[in-house]
Amino acid sequence: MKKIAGTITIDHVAAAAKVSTATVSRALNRPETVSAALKEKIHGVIKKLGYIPNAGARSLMLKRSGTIGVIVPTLDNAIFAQGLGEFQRQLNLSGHQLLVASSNYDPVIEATQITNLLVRGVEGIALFGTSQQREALKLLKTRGIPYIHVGSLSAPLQGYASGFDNREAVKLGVRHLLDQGHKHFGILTGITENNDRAKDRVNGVLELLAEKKMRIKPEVIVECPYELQEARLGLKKLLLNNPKITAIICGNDVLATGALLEAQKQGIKVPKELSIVGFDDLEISRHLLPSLTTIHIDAVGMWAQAANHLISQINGVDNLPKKIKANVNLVIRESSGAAPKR
Amino acid sequence: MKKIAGTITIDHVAAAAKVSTATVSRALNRPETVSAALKEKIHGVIKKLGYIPNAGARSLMLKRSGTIGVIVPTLDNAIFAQGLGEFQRQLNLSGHQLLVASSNYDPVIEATQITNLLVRGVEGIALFGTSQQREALKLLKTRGIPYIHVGSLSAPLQGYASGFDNREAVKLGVRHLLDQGHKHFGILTGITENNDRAKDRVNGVLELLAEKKMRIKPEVIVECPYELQEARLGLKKLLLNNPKITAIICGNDVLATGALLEAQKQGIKVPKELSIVGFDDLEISRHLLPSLTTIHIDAVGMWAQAANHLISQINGVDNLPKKIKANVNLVIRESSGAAPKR
DNA sequence: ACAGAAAATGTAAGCGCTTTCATTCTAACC
DNA sequence: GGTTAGAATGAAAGCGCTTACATTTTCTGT
Repeated sequence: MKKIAGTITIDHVAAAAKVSTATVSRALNRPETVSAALKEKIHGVIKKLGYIPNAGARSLMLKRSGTIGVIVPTLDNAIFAQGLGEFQRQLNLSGHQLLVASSNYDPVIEATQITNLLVRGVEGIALFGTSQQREALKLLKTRGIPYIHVGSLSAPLQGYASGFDNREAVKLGVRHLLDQGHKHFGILTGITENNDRAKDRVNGVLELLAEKKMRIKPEVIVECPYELQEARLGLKKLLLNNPKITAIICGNDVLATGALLEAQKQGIKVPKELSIVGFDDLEISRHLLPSLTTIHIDAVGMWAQAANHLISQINGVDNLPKKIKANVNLVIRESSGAAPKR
Repeated sequence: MKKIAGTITIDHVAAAAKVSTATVSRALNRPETVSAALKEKIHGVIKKLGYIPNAGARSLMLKRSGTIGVIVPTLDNAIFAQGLGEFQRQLNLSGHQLLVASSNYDPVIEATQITNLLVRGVEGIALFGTSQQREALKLLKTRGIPYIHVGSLSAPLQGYASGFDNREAVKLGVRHLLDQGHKHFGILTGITENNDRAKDRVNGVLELLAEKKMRIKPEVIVECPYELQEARLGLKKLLLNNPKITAIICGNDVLATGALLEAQKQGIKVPKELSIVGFDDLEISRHLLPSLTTIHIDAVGMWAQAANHLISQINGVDNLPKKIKANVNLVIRESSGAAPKR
């Protein structure tokens, strides 16, 4: 019974209220089983002593930590920040706390982060995309830790997913461009290595164009990090090597914004001379001048669904859907138009 | 509820390796005290069994959880997302995990989030700004939980702070505008309630203008949430009621971007007819056309310092500085220029 | 008023881990 | 060979909490 000065435990509360620790615990967790008088007294003492329970000890008994982990590639992209905000909101609603980790698009880091989260006793994990190491996913499977892929639909190992088909989604934009008579395309994509979403989007474009019997030269595909500066460089490179391009399909709105700004800087008229379509529909996209034609993703809904699915998994709900499709639709704005006549 | 049969504890490892739990624990935490042969054996078993230690139980003994909490107003602003990324990176370097909570600019929510974090056993907390309830801060003080204010310098209760003087910082922009001959100013600010940074920035502007004997009518100050759409509305309102305004000082770059875009939409030439200065220097600011004149904040450095200070506090380092000043400087770009001749 | 049921409370056994202290083993010295 | 310091290992006591089970108190109905 040695006590460190300062840390107030349930024992102190029990002593001060002249009851057993069991009663204090019950007053806190199952109030209906404790008499009103005692409850009041105990809460009084708790308040007076400033008692704060120790979640670690609690979860040791309960075998539930009340925390859920998420691993995103980076926080530095509005689309993740926005999604995470919603994810957290949903989690808080059910009394869970969020542990955030980021992988910087590196599956190795992601694997160690998964372990970190497990050490911390998370009850479930949301993973972005599907580019995780199989090993790491199997670890989760083996231990029976609920998890869900977000942002993609093709979950490996028969896992759950809340997202959409990136390959099909991007075709919405391409089709639109095709309809406008464009024949020469450029693709500005994010780094595709370890990024299934980026890969799928590029493949979607290629697939549809192949279907239309249009050839795409490899030099018309430029990869760059999701940064405005890089996107501008990317566009420059694209246009320099392929002057005939009249339409650019971008891997996301960050890239599209960069491309748009660079085009304007160079005095290229958008959409008169060059059409640009993005992906994600960030808040800024509708406000740019010209506003950005893009694929709108219901990111908020997608993350909300992911949160709820994860909570259901944790609660042992049966027959959960394997795939939850998020809404995706083309938003035609001002950055795309008819292909210029030559 | 549902019990996972296969929770592998240190006991299982000990049994499988035919050693005591004490030895397993030592092999993990103080490897130099265990013979090479046993160490190897133990690690083999750990790997084979897929043992993952339970941080909750561990921190119960150690009285250290290895987690640090942070409460930001929202994740939905690039300036926080970027800062948090850096904060997390620093924390990971010292083996800490980050618990993220957000307050939505509400001190009441923030107070409950502080309690949440405490329950979770965080060893330290980073708080954004200084608008917390005194009660909540006192709670931290009383319990001896290290914490630090980020983004402001005037920490209450003699707390620590990593940030800068918002009041002075904004004057950099105002002075620049004054130098350019502007006489009629508009202020587009974020919601100032419960936001000391926003308040300080407005007050900074007013202070400097008062010094220069310039009067500011209240209707020339418009408050709006940090969103592009709102900023556009705000600018509209500002200009409609005060047609003489030639320069707009914005509470941050989101607002400034919105203002810029709205001005352009309305055919107002920036900076020819209207100068705009922002605050924060987001990535996009330098890329906009015209690029944004703004106050650059070293957000990365600020958060890195906050992380290290917090870790030092936790480690009981003495004589820590009360205030860590982050670098702040005016970046003159294209959105500001000479006041139009009338 | 009294047995018996129901409600309220207490007792004590761990949850998985670290660490003190005691014990055993190893190696070094005379 | 016999000590003995020093290193390696084990036994066991909790850390703060919840809960099954035991015990006490209160409430029923007759």
